[in-house]
Amino acid sequence: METTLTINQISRRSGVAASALRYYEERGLITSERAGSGHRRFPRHVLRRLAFITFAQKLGMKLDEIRSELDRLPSDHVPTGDDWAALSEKWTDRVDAQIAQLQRLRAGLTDCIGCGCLSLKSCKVLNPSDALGRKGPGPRGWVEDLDAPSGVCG
Amino acid sequence: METTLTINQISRRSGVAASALRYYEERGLITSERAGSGHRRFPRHVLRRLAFITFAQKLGMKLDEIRSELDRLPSDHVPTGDDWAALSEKWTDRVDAQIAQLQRLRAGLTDCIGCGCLSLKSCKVLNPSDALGRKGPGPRGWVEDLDAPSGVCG
DNA sequence: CATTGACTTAAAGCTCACTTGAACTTGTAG
DNA sequence: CTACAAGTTCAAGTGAGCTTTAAGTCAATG
Repeated sequence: METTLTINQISRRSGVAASALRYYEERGLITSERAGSGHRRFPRHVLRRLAFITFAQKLGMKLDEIRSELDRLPSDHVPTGDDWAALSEKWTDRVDAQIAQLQRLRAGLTDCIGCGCLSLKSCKVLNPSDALGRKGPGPRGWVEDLDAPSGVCG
Repeated sequence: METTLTINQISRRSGVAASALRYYEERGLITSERAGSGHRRFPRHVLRRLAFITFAQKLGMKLDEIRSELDRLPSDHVPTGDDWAALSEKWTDRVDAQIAQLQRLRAGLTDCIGCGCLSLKSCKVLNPSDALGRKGPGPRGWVEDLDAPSGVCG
């Protein structure tokens, strides 16, 4: 069995488009060797890297953040299972936080919108202290306005 | 108390930037009347609409989808609590699905990356049948490759 | 009357994560 | 040798969801 794979082999095995792989390499998330022809040759372990990237994206991480995380892997050897485990350990917290956020969201779906009241004072769902929402573009989250008479019900 | 609010009043109460409110109006998610001066006057109930929009976005819905949902509200009267409840009822399923997805993700975090195996055959996490990931740009999800020798471990 | 502040519009700009296109080279099969 | 597939680079395009900018209007204040 070959020790390295072409870009399309990696693409098929990972489900990540070849163009995305080139983009990831450009962004420093993965690296490749080159064949004499100039074609990329990926070592097998980039697949695990790609799995990590895919996971991380599902958790809402940006590519830059993901790269920072990957940079923490040891550079003196191909990462072992333990290396990966260490890297992804703190993520369970992140996932738990997202689950909790969704559970609040679920509760608020009935309580907060459903009831027709939507009092900002009592709404524990639409508040800005949670991190599920993106920064940058997109609504910043429901902000409590202490000057408001009594929520939005008026 | 005023029955209508200016764009900045709405912005402060909702936490949605004025520019975003104009954008939403342009996209047909909210509507406003106009004062003689040409300034927007928002009826109070757009706040509830904005709450709904904020919720929906947290669930990963696109503005076009959200608009379609909002279009299902009755147009012959200002939506009641029941109207809103009906609209958001089916969302609990959506939230539950997302929670389940995250729980699989959490499990896979240890099993799948942590173990250092990442066998595509056994990985129930990185598979494309789930809907948490976006369509369009972004990785399409880990795709099972039946021709692969034995996962990525090689 | 000048200024300030809140608002308006249209158009352009931005971020993120890619994708697409054009022009080109390399490797393999017939 | 000719085809053709698979790879390359660089630049530009895409889509979502806004934000920013420029230029202007309107009402109230000093």
